[in-house]
Amino acid sequence: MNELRTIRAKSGTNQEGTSAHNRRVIIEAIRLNGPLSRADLARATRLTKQTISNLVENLEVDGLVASEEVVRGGRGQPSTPYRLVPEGAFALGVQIDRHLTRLVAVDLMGQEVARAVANLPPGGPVEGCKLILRLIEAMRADLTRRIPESAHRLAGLGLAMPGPFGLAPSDDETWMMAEWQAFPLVETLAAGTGLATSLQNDATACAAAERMNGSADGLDHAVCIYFGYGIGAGLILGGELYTGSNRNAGEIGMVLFSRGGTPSPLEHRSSLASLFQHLGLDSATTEAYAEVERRTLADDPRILAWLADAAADMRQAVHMVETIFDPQTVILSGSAPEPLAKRLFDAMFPLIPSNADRPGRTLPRLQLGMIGPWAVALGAAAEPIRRAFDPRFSAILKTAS
Amino acid sequence: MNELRTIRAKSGTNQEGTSAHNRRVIIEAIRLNGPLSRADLARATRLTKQTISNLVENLEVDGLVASEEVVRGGRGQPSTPYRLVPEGAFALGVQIDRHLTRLVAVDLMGQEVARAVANLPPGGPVEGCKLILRLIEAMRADLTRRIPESAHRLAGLGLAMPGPFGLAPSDDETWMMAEWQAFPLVETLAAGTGLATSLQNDATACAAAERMNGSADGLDHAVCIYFGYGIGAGLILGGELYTGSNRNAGEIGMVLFSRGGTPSPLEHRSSLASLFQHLGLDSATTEAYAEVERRTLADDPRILAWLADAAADMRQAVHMVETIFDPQTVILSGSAPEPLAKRLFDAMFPLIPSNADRPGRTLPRLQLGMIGPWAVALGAAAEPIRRAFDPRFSAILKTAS
DNA sequence: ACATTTAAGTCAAGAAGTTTGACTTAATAA
DNA sequence: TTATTAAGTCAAACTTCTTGACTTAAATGT
Repeated sequence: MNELRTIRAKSGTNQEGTSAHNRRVIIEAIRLNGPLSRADLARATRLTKQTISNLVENLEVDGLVASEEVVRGGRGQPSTPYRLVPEGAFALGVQIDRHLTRLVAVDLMGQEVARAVANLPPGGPVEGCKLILRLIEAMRADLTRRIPESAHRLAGLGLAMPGPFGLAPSDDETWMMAEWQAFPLVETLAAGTGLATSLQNDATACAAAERMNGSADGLDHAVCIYFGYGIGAGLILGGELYTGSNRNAGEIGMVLFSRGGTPSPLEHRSSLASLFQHLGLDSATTEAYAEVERRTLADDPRILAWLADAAADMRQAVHMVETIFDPQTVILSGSAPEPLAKRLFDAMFPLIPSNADRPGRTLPRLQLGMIGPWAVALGAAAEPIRRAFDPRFSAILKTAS
Repeated sequence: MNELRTIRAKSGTNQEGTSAHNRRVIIEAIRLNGPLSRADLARATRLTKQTISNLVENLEVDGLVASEEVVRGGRGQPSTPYRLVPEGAFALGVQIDRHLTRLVAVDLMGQEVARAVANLPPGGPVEGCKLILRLIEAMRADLTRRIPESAHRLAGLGLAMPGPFGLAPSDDETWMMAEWQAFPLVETLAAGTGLATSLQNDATACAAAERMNGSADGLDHAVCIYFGYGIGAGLILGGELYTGSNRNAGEIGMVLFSRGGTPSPLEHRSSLASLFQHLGLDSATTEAYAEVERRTLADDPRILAWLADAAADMRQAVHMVETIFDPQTVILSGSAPEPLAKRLFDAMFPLIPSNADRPGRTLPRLQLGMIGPWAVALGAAAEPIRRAFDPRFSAILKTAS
């Protein structure tokens, strides 16, 4: 049996995996419920008081949790709630868009602690990565100055850019990031920063942001429709972000829709790109964004006409993801100008009846999530935090030999 | 902190969870790779030889694995491969369809060891459950006679019936199982059999069958399109069956398609129901099924016409699930007559270009899976086996207090 | 006031399970 | 015949969770 055949198998686990899981469970419980006492944690996690005491002590030593004032009010010894320490961990997030890049740093709670934005230089990903590395260095230096311990507490670097990933070079002229797609982005930035680096598409990043701080906090099943230059869906399935076999899951922008005519991809019908085209604006300029915001607030009739069509397609998109994913809720988020997103959201009602119209549902079928230019970068930054601190199957398994 | 507020938290784990996971990992590794030696298992699972030895010994005592002849041929001491023992566990699966019910028993390897079929009596689920319980009793008695140890080795009972579940009573007259939907099926059959009982829709059951023995064996990301009286998708996402927040995920039959006309649900356009209607056959009779098979083999022009339209919609459905789920492969399976399914499959090529056309892919984009009337029942039976023996996140967590 | 009850949290020993390193066994290769 | 390689075992050590008794401290009831 010692031939070179590869054996497909999952990794086993041991006591360290047990402990790692239990630590993560405690952190998640406090994140979701607010400060909890050791007794609360023992009940909620089904672990013993003693185990919780040991783990909480470790977490406190590691600077991830801290005790609050004791709470009196019931019978018995008063309890000591523990809260998360925001400065317990930090992460960086980088959004790479067509013409610019945004960089944010967040803490363990997902709160933004620094931001930066810059235009991407000509010269493609080689020059772009140099710029991004310079921005990261500057931000790390600034953070170290303001929060010295942050230097040792960086959980990782999250990247987000438009998908889909890994396809053969396309002839679609709207696709302007082919160079970036072919570039070894993760490897370059991981090597340049020394940080654990991961890459997602912008819709997935948006879902990560909603899960950390937004409308999807604590939900196990949610679809986050990202409305930006393109359109996609970030998927929270079974409590975790789902990205498919090649990180291209949720690319609903490429689904063919055919409301009364020849089928065409959803994002040719309903996206900022489609609106720019409808208005004859040059999407290569950042002014187009501000122009759309102005005209929206001015009730430009051409925008209203586009809105009616786009809303019809979006209604169908919501119906589709509800039917296919059976989520607890659907969240509309994105990087569109906020007034436009709000009008689109309003114009989507009434929704098409679907399986989601069930007796006894508590969450709205569709809700508005994080909107605005920083949503993707914040989500990119949220991902390393969740990866490092959330209970996950893969966190239990043995990794190194 | 002792108020009655519910605290949301995942369960912690302990050494028993560790061991349970490692046992499952070993079983899955042998299932996927065939017989493996302890040394193979140690390398594949990253556990130590000693740990594997202990676990394998336990599994052998439990009658789940058995050693084979030693293998010579390389240097060093010859290895002793271990295989799964089919008689190590059994499970029952029940398909509840509109007019009849099918019951199968499978072993640890997913092989069928018994089957039964009966028409459902008038009187709705109350009478139907009585019949099903009688069938189950008879099959258990028969199994006990043939394989005495099976009585103590029943992992559970899997049920499958058409979805969607839990909706308000509908006015859709094609929907004939409203009574069954409203009935406490799982509770009744669990109480009547004393077995761990679970319920899925027929498409999910089909995916379970493909995963146990079919085209999806060992795949982490696959979509199984179930073509039967209705149409749905069974989802294998991240290595596990995904059923959504209310077991209604994958109901692609209810997605609105609008190829050149008013939008209508996919299953009104492409399903056995639509074919029966197209042919003017009474779907309430089991003869309709045989009639379709006959006419298909005779190249009935009305079937050929329907096939062309249905194939066009199915192409679009494949495009949709590829784009949304980014699976490794899509499997067409179902309970249609085999000649019809094969012709539909052939008529779906060429597929619509999609994100799945990536350089270097190894699996076909679309393949034919288990076809025929027993696919759903087999999948229903496969589920308790996987639930009891596959590595899963939830299997690690503490359950009882 | 004071005893009782209730609940939070700690202590120390024990139990469950994996790891370690040395050792044994048994085959092929030189 | 010897060296090498690899499978598998043994016993002790290690990590982590559990158990049950105990301590602490507050609210409640008489």
